[in-house]
Amino acid sequence: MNQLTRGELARQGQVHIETIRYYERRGLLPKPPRSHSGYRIFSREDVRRVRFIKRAQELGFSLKEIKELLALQIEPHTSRAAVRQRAEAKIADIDQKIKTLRAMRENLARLVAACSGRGPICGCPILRGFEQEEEAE
Amino acid sequence: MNQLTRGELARQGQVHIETIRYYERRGLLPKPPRSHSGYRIFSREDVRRVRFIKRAQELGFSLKEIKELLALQIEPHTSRAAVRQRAEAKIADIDQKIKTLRAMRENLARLVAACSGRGPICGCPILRGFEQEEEAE
DNA sequence: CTTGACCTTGTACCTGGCTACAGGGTGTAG
DNA sequence: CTACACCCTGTAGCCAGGTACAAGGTCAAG
Repeated sequence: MNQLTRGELARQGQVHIETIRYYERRGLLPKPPRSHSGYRIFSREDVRRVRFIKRAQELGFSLKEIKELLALQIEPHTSRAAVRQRAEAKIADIDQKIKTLRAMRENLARLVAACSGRGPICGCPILRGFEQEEEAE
Repeated sequence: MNQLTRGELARQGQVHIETIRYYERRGLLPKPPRSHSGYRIFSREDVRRVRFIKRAQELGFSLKEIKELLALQIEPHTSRAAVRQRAEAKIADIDQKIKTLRAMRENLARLVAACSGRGPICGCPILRGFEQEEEAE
């Protein structure tokens, strides 16, 4: 029961069945072992990978970047220092994304506050104070 | 000096000049006023918008979603309750993204820790413990 | 021993988000 | 008054990330 077909993997991973083949071609999923008749055989681990990919995409990572993220866990034969360095770089990327999302959230929260108040219809400054934190360390 | 041409807006917004026209077509930038000779006239506000769009994209929002985000600030003639409700929905989306990014960061941090230790080469479980928080409230 | 729902491969197509022309007008510097 | 760097419109092309066949093989249920 830890043996999944492509269709089952697609269902459990919540993606189109052809997407599985596409990810395999793109190197995001490892070439799976095959049954005697040539059917691909996937595992629960693959389900995890597919979900990871979808989630990472929703966060603005490209398939290329996601492949790099996944590679971090795959290659334990690489120098640990190298893996660590790349992981740290990804963490920095993520921190930046979180920071920007927080600023965005702040602005929306202000908007909500403005719309809850009484006064005249709100000026709704979503964009305001949202740009100087560009490359500002 | 608050009058920008398309080229200047593109430079200040850090996008390709044709992208400006594209955003206008897609309704992400309002139809700008024109000079006597037909040149588009933009403002600093437009620079803010362009940057907002780029940043939101990096965070995984589609142009369609970004248009909705921007619409929140544009239409103060809509019922405040309605605007507020949509803003709150967006905030929920953003919170979800932040949550997922944090989980991702956690896993990478664990990886870094593992790679810094001595022991045998790390098993590197980036994906582990990363799936049950799917729709789990 | 056939039907139906799966699987295989290869290849073509689609959508989103740009990006690049072609063919022409504008505007300021020398 | 001509260069040159900009602007205009329309339309075509490009890349990423899928999706959709067609033509055929597999397998469990009846």
